[in-house]
Amino acid sequence: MDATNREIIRILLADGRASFQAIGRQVNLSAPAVKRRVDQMVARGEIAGFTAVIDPSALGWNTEAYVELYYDGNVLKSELETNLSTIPQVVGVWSVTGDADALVHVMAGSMAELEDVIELIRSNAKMNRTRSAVVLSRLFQRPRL
Amino acid sequence: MDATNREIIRILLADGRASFQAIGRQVNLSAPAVKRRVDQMVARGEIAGFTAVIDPSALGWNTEAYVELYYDGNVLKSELETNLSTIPQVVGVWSVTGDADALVHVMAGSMAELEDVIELIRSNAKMNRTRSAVVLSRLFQRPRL
DNA sequence: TCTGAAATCGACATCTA
DNA sequence: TAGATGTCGATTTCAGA
Repeated sequence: MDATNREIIRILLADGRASFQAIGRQVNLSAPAVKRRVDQMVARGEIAGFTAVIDPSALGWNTEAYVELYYDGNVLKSELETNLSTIPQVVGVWSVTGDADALVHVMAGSMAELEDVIELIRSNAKMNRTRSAVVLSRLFQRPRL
Repeated sequence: MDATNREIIRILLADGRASFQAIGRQVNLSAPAVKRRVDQMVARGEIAGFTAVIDPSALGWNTEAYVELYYDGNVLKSELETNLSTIPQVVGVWSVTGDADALVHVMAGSMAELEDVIELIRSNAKMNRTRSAVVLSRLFQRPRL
């Protein structure tokens, strides 16, 4: 991971569809050389992929919340993942330090739908309680790493 | 926002560098027709842009935390944004319902750096307290919306 | 549909450990 | 001298009008 690769990543974060030629102009390389570096970074997993950044409200996802999960006793990470990944509205799950066992990011179309999702999450037998923070507004977000 | 546009978005979420021609094959449109639709969605802000998905550890960002902020009295959203956007390790800020006033996503290179960032966030005069959840592991995450 | 531009791939040159 | 990395030219594919 040298300085040139970091610069290529910086450019691709800002514009994921930048042409290899255009990137090459900025880092003083030919298009094939840029492509080779990008292919390597993808193969090594440093670049996980490319994606569009969508305005959630354009898809009708108007309600967003972060939910802390508190379990009774220990819960396996694999168990968490298995249970939660089946819920489409769950867009991210992290295990964390502190009081809570896990943090879940939920996107829903309405408050009612959010309520249903939280109820579904709570239905796990080992669940002790949940603690939700509904997003009022996204103040800012940098390009995802 | 018809079904075809949703399908185009679905494809672009999975592969942000998919060619218009390849997309067209999947949605039964010509490449120019797809481009016209994508351009429109970008112009309307439904597609905010395109980006690479980077493995944070490849850039040395090994430590990640979500921090709840509790203020004394009211704090303007603009004030929050002004203060926090100057800290590079702060990658996202949301104002939320519940006990906390705001939720901050922090990415740092080490626990020591994370500590420094939290101390910096705490230095605001109106800050009452913070509550941090350090990410132990990312169990899964869907393509960002 | 058409034209110019870009991506892609192979072959070869260069630098370095 | 082997491995990594670069350029160049030919061909295919794509973007944009």
